Amino acid sequence: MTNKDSFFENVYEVVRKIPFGRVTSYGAIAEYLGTRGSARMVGWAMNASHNGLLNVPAHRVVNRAGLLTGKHHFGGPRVMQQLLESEGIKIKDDAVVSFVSLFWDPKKELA
DNA sequence: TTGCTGACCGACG
DNA sequence: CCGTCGGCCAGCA
Repeated sequence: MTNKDSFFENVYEVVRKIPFGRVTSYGAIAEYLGTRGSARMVGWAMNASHNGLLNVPAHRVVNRAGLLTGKHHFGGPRVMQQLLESEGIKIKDDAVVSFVSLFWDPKKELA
């Protein structure tokens, strides 16, 4: 909020606020930002988060179906799953188990 | 500058 | 059930 009000910074900010052991979806973040249609940009922002200096737990962000769609972008298809499992989140068939229960809605929790 | 692409989502046929 | 299309924004050739 101080600097760089770019879309990316906005996304990072929300993603960083995701509690431990929780997950959210691209669409939810986009919707929270007021750009429901730009869910793609959320994923794109995650791609930029690869810069290395950002504390963005992108592994907590999955698609609407709870599928680990971006697992390949973590440097390996297993990294994302392992990270989630290390937080107590169970993964089955590349999907988050009890996704609905673990789902963290920014526009609901942050509102 | 134009145009394509991208870790999505929802709607339509 | 499955394929296709539109929409949104930003980065890159």
